[in-house]
Amino acid sequence: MNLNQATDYAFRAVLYLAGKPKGEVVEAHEIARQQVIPTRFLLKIMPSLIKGGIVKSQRGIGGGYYLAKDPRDITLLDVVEAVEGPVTINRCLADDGYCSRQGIPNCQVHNALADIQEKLVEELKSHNFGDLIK
Amino acid sequence: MNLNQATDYAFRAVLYLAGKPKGEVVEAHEIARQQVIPTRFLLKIMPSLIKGGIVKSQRGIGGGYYLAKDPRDITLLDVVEAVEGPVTINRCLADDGYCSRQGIPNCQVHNALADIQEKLVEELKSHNFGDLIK
DNA sequence: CCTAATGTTTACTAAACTGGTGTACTTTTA
DNA sequence: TAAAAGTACACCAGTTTAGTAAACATTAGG
Repeated sequence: MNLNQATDYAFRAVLYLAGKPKGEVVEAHEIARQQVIPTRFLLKIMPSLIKGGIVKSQRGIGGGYYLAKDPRDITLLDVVEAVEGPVTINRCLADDGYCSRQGIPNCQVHNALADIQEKLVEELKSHNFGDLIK
Repeated sequence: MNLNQATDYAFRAVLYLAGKPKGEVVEAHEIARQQVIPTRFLLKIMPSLIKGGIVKSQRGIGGGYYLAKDPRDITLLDVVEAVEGPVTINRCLADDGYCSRQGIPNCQVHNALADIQEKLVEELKSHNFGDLIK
């Protein structure tokens, strides 16, 4: 029941970029140094945020990263999903429909978990980086 | 961001016991067979539920497990905590106070996560096995 | 009091995951 | 064209996960 370290680092990388003037390009080394993240590891995490449409990158001299959109339009859920994929608190709630209780009808526990998961997702969605940098 | 398999099995073991008449002793093999759980693995999980005050056991011939209290007084949170320990969605929110951003003030993300975690715990607490067996 | 049926405890294990690091490569600017 | 950035892929040690195995402790019944 834990977000992993990569997601935690991603939160802080996005938070750091959100604190910069819009469109300012910040190199990985600066983000890593300021947020106390191993640079190489951050460099491996960033492409996930790019694929998730959260940040954009610029290569070459003077390159780095910048937010792809307004901090207010980036939620905690966006970052979590970009790094870890869809939020599922139980395997049976994953996309592939895996259920260890397959064939057993009336899986009440899993119905309850689905309800809880939905609320968790809504909570993650309710926090955006525009509010967090205040 | 996942409950583990042991917790999932524990949910179903408790649910199965909750469906039995109060105080009826059910052996591990029956629970395992009915709920499609590897018997040996279930046998390893049950002591956690006992330590958590959720079930009680009786050894020897005719032995097995039975609920330690009314199903209405057992929540999903009780089972999760018995099997996995305290719920923490981020390492920095664990008891030991670990924070990868130690020394950095105003950790806004973690404040938001603490808020979300609290709501998740409340949700888990709001579902009890008395309701689930209906 | 002996035996078989039950749960308990501890140790072990293969596979996957976590949190990185290393190396080579591509892109871009000066 | 060289240096400074990000990208991609492979590798790795340690931990966790999901079990299994074996020896042990307790209890009911004969």
